[in-house]
Amino acid sequence: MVRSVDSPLQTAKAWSRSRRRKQPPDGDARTRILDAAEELFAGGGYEATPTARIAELAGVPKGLVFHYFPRKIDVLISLVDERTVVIEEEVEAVPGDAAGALSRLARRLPLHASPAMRRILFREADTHLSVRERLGRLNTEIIRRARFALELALPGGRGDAARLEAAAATFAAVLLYQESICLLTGHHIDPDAVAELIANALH
Amino acid sequence: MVRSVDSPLQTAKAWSRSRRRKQPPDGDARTRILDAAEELFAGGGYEATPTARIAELAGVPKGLVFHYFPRKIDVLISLVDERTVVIEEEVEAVPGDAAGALSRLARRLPLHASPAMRRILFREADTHLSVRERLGRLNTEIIRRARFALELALPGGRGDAARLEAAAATFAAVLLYQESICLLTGHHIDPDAVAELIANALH
Amino acid sequence: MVRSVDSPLQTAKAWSRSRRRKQPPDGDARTRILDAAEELFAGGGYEATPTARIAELAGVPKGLVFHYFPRKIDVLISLVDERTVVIEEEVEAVPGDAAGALSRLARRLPLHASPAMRRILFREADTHLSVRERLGRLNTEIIRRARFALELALPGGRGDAARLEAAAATFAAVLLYQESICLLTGHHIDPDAVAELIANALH
Amino acid sequence: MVRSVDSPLQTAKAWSRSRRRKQPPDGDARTRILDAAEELFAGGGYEATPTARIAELAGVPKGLVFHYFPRKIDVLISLVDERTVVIEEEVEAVPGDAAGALSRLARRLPLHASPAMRRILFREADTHLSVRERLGRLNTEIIRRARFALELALPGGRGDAARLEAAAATFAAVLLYQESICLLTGHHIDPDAVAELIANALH
DNA sequence: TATGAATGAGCTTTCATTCAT
DNA sequence: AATGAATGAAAGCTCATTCAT
Repeated sequence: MVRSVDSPLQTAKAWSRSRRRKQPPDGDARTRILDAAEELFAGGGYEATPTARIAELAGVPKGLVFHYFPRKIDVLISLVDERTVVIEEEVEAVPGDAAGALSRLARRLPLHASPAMRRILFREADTHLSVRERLGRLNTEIIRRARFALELALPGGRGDAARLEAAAATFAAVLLYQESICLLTGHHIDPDAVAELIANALH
Repeated sequence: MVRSVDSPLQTAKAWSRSRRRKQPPDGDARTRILDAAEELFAGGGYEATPTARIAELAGVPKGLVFHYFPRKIDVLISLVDERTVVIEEEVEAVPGDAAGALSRLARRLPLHASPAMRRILFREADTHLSVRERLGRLNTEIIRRARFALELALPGGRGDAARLEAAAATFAAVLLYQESICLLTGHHIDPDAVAELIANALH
Repeated sequence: MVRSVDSPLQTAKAWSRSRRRKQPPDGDARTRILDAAEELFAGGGYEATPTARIAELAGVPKGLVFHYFPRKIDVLISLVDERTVVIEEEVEAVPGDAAGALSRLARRLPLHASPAMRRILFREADTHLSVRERLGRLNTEIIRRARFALELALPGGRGDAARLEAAAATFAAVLLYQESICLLTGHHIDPDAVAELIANALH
Repeated sequence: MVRSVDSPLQTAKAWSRSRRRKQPPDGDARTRILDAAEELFAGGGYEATPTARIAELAGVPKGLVFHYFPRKIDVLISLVDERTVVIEEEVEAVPGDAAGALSRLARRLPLHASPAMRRILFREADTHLSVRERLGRLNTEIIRRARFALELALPGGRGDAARLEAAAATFAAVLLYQESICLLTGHHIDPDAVAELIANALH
């Protein structure tokens, strides 16, 4: 296994550290508003978060929120637009090592987003189309990559298409809801173990 | 695999049909309020549902909602208390057929709840402790059963404990979030295929 | 000073003891409702006391309150009607001892009412005519008796009418608001001392 | 006795006239809200006054009341905080004329407050701590001044401490509840007559 | 760009009162 | 007489949004 300094999934701390380096310490008003909204939406949910509290946490006057984001929903939309990126690119895969490929996928989700943004993505997907769409793209991309990794790793006709699809979808489900499950039920899942399990299943 | 008369998961229609038989067509006011809340909470979420709309849909005056449920949150709590039951009982398992046992588990979740209540359970778990606790119990129970089924099916020292745990947790994750994933991303997962996959993985 | 078993003003405890003797231990529903209302009105005020809490404290169903008292205000009116009696009778006075006569008046207010009812009488007088009227009668009666006592005690033309009137009114004010002042400001006033003071003033 | 330009107690009209001079005719919204609340609380009592009526009388939208005063009770608290001042300062006293000193005290209560605010202070003291505390301070201050005036006026060991205390407390009681008694029972008390009475009593 | 007062619709909740049983 | 479900007007309060400065 490739030595990895990072823990399998970037922690909240690591994330904010990496962003701090690129941004001015305080950020401009707009950034601070989005920062505040990110924290509050992740914590209590979009509906339960008044714009006034966003402004308060951001340290800006209430009116300024509506200067940058005409409607409250625009804060959420901008957050998802600007702070979650589904990376839909071709990946090079090493043939032969399915488990390793899946593990690598787990460690580097094709999603550029903070843990808070991941919560928001999952939690608000029900009610807001643009969020749902982004989540759908992420799911599709994970499945695509998992399928690709498994196809490459497993020579030829061995695994039939249906099984491969189920394996990829299962892995995607685990990756997507791993954090939620942990947060909600306290039950940790080790993606590496699942990767190995699934690779095994297709032999 | 045994052909099943039931569809893998009971549909919303089947559920309400089965309950209708046992209850008077209209039900008393309290029941109608809970019915309405179930529908609306599942549809738009707890926060976005005004009590007035619950009353309206239930065909009762606004005040009556608060006669039965002093606070709005009590409607949700009662709903979860009374309409979701996690079945925590011993199950007999047939040795040898891991995939079949998992499939059966998928077909009969140890949860007595309508599809709407399942949505509510998953969606509102973030914000309300009692809901989260119920979801946690469900997750634990599914894992327990899945582990039991796999242990029994797989003779002796073959699968080590960690792999077995990962397999059980993976299956639970898929079962729990299958409906959500489908609803949110449009991606169907066939629990039977996952069952077979996982059983395979442990050989 | 005449030996007195009673403390200058009957305390709350003494009052309820004396009433208990005359009434069945629990009382009928109507009585229990009035008991509860007396306690609650004295504690939090009429406006701030919901009828539901009266019923609850009385241990009767909510509907029964309205069976006996068609409107909420009727509870207050009945309370004042039945549980405060201004004793408007002739009193024999001993000539010569003005201070003693006033002290006796202080010790036996021409008012038959529990401490709680006295609070209610003073507190709700602003807003409810029937209460105000009762309080007015009490004030008038105290002044009448004080004037009578002072007239008798003080021979002839010595004190002019105006001074006598002021003395009587002052004594009435002290008696009426003594409890309130104590409750609100924590400042105790000794009616006996005031009696002596006023008697002195007219010599 | 010095003829006084002021009437013994400032009337409501005189009060508002004197304030009008210093303030713009309409005042800002917050002021108008407090003005309206002052009038309504004095008239019908705090509990019986809906915030909507305050807004209506103030000519501002309902929401603005809560912009300035997050809770209804904050209107009352602000009113008492800002519009009643207990003047706790040293007073110069002229030796020898006890009655005059008390009369002067009656004419200039150590309280800066409109007649309406005085009603509120006395009426709402029961239920709200901050109001009660203010009333307590006023009572203490009146007693302190009355005692001071009497001590100075009466040479040496003549009046013992207890009698002096009773006299001061009596005078305070009369001053405090004079208006209430008049309003409730229709019985006027002339503070000047009481002042003379009490001064007399200590000779 | 920045500010916070202003606005009013709509929310949860309270409550006196009615009424069928 | 006794009961508690039913009713709806009105209360306190929230909040997204507007707007003058």
